[in-house]
Amino acid sequence: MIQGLLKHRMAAHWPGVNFDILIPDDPALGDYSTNIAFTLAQQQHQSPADAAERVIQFVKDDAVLGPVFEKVVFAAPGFVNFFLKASFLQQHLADIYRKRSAYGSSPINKGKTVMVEYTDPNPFKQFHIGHLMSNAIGETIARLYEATGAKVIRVNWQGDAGLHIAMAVWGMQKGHDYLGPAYTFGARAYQDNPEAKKEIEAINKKLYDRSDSKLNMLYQKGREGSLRHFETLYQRLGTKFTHYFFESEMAPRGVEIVRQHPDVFEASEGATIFRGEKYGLHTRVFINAQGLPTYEAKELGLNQEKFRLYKPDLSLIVTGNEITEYFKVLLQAMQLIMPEVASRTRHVPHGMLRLPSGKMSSRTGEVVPAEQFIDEVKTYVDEKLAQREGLSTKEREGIRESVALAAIRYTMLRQGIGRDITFDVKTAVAFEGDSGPYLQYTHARLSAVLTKAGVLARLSRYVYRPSAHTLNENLELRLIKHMLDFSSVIVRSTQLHAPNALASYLHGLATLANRYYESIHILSDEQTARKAARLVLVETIVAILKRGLDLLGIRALKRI
RNA sequence: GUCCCCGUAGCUUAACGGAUAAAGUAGCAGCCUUCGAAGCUGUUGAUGGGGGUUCGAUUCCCUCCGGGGACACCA
Repeated sequence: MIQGLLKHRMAAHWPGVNFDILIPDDPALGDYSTNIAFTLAQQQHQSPADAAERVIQFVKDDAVLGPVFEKVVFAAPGFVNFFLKASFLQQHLADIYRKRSAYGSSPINKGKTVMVEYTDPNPFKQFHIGHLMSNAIGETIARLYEATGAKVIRVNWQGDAGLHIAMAVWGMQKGHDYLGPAYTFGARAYQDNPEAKKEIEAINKKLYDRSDSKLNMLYQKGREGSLRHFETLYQRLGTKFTHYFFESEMAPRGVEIVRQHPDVFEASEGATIFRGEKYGLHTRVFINAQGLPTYEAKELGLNQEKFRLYKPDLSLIVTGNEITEYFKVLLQAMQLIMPEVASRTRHVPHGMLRLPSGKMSSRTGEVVPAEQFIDEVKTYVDEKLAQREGLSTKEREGIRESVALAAIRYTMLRQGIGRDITFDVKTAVAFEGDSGPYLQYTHARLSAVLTKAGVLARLSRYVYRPSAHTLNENLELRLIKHMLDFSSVIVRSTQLHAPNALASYLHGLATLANRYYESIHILSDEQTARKAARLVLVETIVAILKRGLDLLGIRALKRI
């Protein structure tokens, strides 16, 4: 919040100058810091120290910024460091406390409609841990946009048409179950058995023009069953989609778009293709030699339809990064056909969830189904919780799912989304340190103080007077300062599509809070005013932890 | 072969071009008669190699080495 204010006031005073407001790693260097003097020095041909002096003067004289800082100092080789006044922090706690349930919200995306496409499992195929990853990342990005004021449309795009479906239906004909096994069986046969390959291609054609009622029935059964199954998972994961798009519905539209643009596409070996080489990319087939649309063509239809229905200002597509190159080609083609759509569409690739045994692939059948995975983690959680004293069997039952999901989600969100995660079930889902359960634990531990404080906790908001309270210990001020930065972290996480920035912030808050918790004893304090002020502080921390966890899709528990 | 992404403590990861490269974990040494020890304190330990741009490079450029991905009718 102060960060934004500094940036704003200084940018207004030095228009066009490029600079940043940083938060030094070492708190001894200040609460905030700026590098603007380096740039000013270069432009004005003076020393950084002299430029810094001008910056210091400006901030000190500024009616808004001046009173906020205890000191503003030059630091070699050219930084200007800002130290907040303790009294400012103390007074600000009251403000944070008042807004605590919505604290951190920022209006930067107010009035905008943002569409987020994520999860995207395919009917007839396994919902595996890769989809879990897409779901965790997409859901958090959606929530971040909501926290910054946008109206968010959650979208799920599902492949209920195409060759993979034909493979699955062929597998169903051979007696295999539609929730995965039929597809795996069909896919293997397609590769190994030329006879089967022909049959599957024939089925693909028939399904496309819906000419065979027996096949249609099999298809219908598998499709409905798959979708029902996915819905139970979304419920478990806490995702509610606004709109479901299906390939089967977008196929005709896609074909039409391709046919309408002979200037963009060309015929080659019986297929209709896009020559990506002209743009430093590669060629992709949009309509195959059988006249059927590929994924590429369907996606043209999809993106057009997205904008026709919802007119988003920004349309995000969250998928695994193995299709990054594919997306460049698609976006290039879109740029030529529907530039207004293409310019507002962005691909947000995430890394793969890797297992020690190698890449997960739904083609080789080496998938780890999401449910099996969650349940496995849950078993591990159970063992941990059983060692915990004072937690009844019933309480344990109630939270194991939340703890398991917290562990999984946090593991996926705590690092940069573009990078692969090597997932070892034993070690990746940690319960100590930088983990989801650690944050849940901190939340519960602090909540317990409030519960034990009883009436006083509820009354503390009335007792609390910022001008009179006695919060001045170093950790207390650092905690308030940390909370002050919450909204800028949310803004940064949103703009960079970096949930890990938020995760790391929350871990920092929890660490400070735990350190604080261990350094003083709140409830036994005989100075009522100080005790009340500390309870306000704790209640504020709890609220922000809860809010941050909610953005990450993690349940804040009172007992764990 | 061409294009894209990635190489940071033993391991898993941070760092909008900024200061002494930050955490977790593992290791070592400590802290429970007080609000929840899944915690806290201390400690050992790192930018793949070589050039360049810059006041300043983990970050940008070139090159080499190593890993992953994509590259015509799958998604």
